[in-house]
Amino acid sequence: MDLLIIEDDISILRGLKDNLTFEGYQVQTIGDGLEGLKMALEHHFDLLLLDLMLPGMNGYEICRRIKKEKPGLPVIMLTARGSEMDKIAGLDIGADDYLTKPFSIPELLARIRAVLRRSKPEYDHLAEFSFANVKLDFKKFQATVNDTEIKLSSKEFSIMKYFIEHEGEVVQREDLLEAVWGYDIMPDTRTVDNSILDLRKKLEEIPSDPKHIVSVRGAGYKFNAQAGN
Amino acid sequence: MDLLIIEDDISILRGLKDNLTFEGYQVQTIGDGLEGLKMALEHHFDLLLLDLMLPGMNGYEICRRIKKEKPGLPVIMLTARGSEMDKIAGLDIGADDYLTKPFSIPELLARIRAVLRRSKPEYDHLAEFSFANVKLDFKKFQATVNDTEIKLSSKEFSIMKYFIEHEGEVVQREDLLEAVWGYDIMPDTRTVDNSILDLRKKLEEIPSDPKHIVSVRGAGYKFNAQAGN
DNA sequence: AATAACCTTACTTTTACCTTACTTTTACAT
DNA sequence: ATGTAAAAGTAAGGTAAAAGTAAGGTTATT
Repeated sequence: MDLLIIEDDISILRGLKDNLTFEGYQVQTIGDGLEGLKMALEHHFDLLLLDLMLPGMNGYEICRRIKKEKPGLPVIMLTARGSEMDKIAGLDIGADDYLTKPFSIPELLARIRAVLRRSKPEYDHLAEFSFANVKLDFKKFQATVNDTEIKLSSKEFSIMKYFIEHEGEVVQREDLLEAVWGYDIMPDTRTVDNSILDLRKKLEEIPSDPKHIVSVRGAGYKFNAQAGN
Repeated sequence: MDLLIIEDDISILRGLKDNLTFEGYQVQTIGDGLEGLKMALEHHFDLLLLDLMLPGMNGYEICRRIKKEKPGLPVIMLTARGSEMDKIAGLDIGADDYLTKPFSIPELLARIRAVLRRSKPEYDHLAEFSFANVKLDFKKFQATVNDTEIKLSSKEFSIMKYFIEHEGEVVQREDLLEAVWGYDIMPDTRTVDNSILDLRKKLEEIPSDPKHIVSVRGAGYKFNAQAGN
């Protein structure tokens, strides 16, 4: 997840960047409003943390412009208590959330997670997926094979989600480890293989001769919604 | 639409009532804070207009109590400029919107419409909900199991409301924290689990083998109106 | 003062899943 | 072809993480 922070107060900036980096976010920072706007528009970010009082261009104007050019980019405003708040509350500047200084890091993190969670309609595309006699519902965490319910663990759902997002492509074990397990690299164990084994047992007609979750020797695995290839 | 105005300044009150009545709202008014609170709690209203400075009990306290007992009732605060504003903005009193005096009637009307629009859907849909032998009345904050009244706390109602709005879907602990507790994040305690425990004790036939409020390991909880799935 | 609501802490139970170890298959070099 | 090394398949047991649960403490409410 790539975050951009536009904030001119060095000490706040430092604290924010350290904490967010520690949480695993990729963080870019910039102190000037106009340059910040440019950067936000020209590069990809998943979230923007935006101070209201800035040199160059104020946060209010930046937010307005962002929402006009890149409505999909979520923005969290950082404001001082009191009168600044009014503007934000009173005027419809389109920010997704805001925090009043001083704020606690846990609260900031919670709001970031919440905003990111909300701004994910891709999740909805994937709410349901079917192949062969298998039906997967990622919202309900429900799976059926031939209309009979099958229990999949949340990790197994997670793997299937990744497969579906990369349907037809070869995905390396390492990709799966990163996407499903996080970066906690487990060197060279059969963890992934075992999960695949379980999935095949549950979803394939003949687990030992899989038609959809096939392995590509020397490379990884490949998911095909249609049997064949 | 029934509105309640709690405001002690007679001239303001008169103006408000006339204008709102003219717009087609049913308007009740009351000048004392404590009595206003009582009235708001004991009768049905769709919206509360609440002055901050009041005899009997100040608006801040009233709002807090309302939001605790009747979280679904929208509140618009009326405040004087300046320092009063800070309190509202700074403290999390849970008001849905606020206006600073003097305000224009068109603005007031716009904000009333906006607040009603926002708060309408769930409030009405969810007036009542039944599943198994459980009946929940979110307007009266009443719950019965096998037609026997059961006491649910407002937090518990709030959780059930969220569950019902997301029936069948897996909701993460964090979703619940955000929706029910707000962002006063409690890092990683068993608060949510304990609330679930309490709910199951009250609503499930066999609390240790829940049929409706089920947990999804590694993901969160899921509410099913029908047992099974 | 008593009651209730609620959060935390700490302990117990459950189970998903990770590791280990062994077997089978495949690619390819001889 | 055929041997062999690497890759993938597979089973099973131990374990740590997640959920269940109870009890105590704090604060608000009567």
